[in-house]
Amino acid sequence: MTELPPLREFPLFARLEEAALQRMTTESKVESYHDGETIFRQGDLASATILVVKGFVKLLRVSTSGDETVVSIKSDGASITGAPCSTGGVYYVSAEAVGPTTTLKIPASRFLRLMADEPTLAIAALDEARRTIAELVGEIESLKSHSAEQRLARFLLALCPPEAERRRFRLPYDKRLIAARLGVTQETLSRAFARLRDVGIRTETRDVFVESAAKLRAQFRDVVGQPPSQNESGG
Amino acid sequence: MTELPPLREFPLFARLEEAALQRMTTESKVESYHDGETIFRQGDLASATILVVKGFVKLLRVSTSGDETVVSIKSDGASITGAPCSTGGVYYVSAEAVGPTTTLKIPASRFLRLMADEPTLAIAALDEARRTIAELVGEIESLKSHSAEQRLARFLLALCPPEAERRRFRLPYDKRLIAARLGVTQETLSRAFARLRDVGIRTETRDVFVESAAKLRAQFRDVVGQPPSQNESGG
DNA sequence: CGCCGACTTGAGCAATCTCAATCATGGTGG
DNA sequence: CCACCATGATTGAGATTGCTCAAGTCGGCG
Repeated sequence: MTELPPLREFPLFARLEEAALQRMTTESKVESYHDGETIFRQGDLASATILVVKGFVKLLRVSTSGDETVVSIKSDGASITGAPCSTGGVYYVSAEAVGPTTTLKIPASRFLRLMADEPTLAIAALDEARRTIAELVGEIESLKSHSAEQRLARFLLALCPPEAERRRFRLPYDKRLIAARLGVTQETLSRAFARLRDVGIRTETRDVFVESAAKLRAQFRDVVGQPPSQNESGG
Repeated sequence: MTELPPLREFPLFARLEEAALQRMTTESKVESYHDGETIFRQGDLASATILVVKGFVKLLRVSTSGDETVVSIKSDGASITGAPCSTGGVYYVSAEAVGPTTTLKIPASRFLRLMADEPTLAIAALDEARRTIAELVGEIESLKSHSAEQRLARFLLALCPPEAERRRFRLPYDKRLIAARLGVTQETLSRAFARLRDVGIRTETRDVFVESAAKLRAQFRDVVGQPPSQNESGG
């Protein structure tokens, strides 16, 4: 168990009053996981709200026949469980650490009590849910109407700061996981990377070099949604 | 403008106190749309929370090049916008009536005020968001790992009450829309229906006859999630 | 130095899409 | 009452995309 990180840095708590923040701190605890470790399983009693402090958490659905589908990957500051709506619920996905990861765990009962006292917290939780929904909707749009190459371009552009032009960076996780995230096989991902060489994308194993983000964006303008504003709502 | 429907019948308001329900009633109004009519557009100011009273509402994303992707279809009792988290947000999908449809429209500002006063409402909104997320997650799982035929089977089984064995019913909307919902073309849907004849599914235009729901369920057991319980949470 | 895991590449195959033709069906106007 | 049309649905043929299986490469690490 490590020291608590500054709660203010979580979007979920950014606007919460100091007193409420203090109440949140009590009973919350930081936990560490190493690569591949399970944080919770689909079907487990949803006894806590869990946030990513540092690292990546992969959310997946497991079918009765045992195969796993990556549904989302959460990173620093995001909630992986969402806020609790009642005690007695269960998680409907499994969560697994990708690389060394630390999380913040808040008992569901306490979170619920705090929301009852502090509508601000409930509304912040609602806002977090809204962001999750927007992300999932984008994912569905992408799966339904974009090719593997288009989805990869979208993924890479999301890693390029909007102003940056040339850009070199390291992929956040390995290509196997990126493939699962995009809903294609490793081989298809590799070929998609190869085809993107024509638009100025080079890769060296895990490092990516984008020759011109603007060019990439232009090439795939139909694919890149409006940069998700902080104020989107509804849906 | 029609008379207000009983608000209690919306999951969102089921557990709300009578007084709060009264406050909700003021300023809310029922609106009617005919087939194909637009309810709001992606990018519009999210000035209201809108629920489906009766009918179907198709939610879609429109790309810069103009093509539309169906993201979800909402029916009786569901919220199509989600609860507001702030004034000034915008809708990130468009909404369009499928067949004659009536909606309930509640100004965002009023809804926000009510949530601030009534944490119960905020938590109910959170629960609604959680259901939406669960639905979208199921959709993503389906798109990523099931074939067109499997997705269709899943769709049909969702229309069969769990106890029913033989079952005859009318599709909720036309096959073009079902195809869009499942993320395939009309032609692929038609062929998927044809292949399901082997497992005892007949169709006559818009009527479906399921010879044995149990058999269908058995055949596609990997595809049919646990019947979504009222208590699921997290993710 | 050689193994191992991650990645890449190739070849053939399966699923789905596109384009096009055909077919039913319900409504309309003569 | 019937011919005609518009719409939705089905079916076929060929092109494409992505998958599977298999082999080969590359880089790091014991």
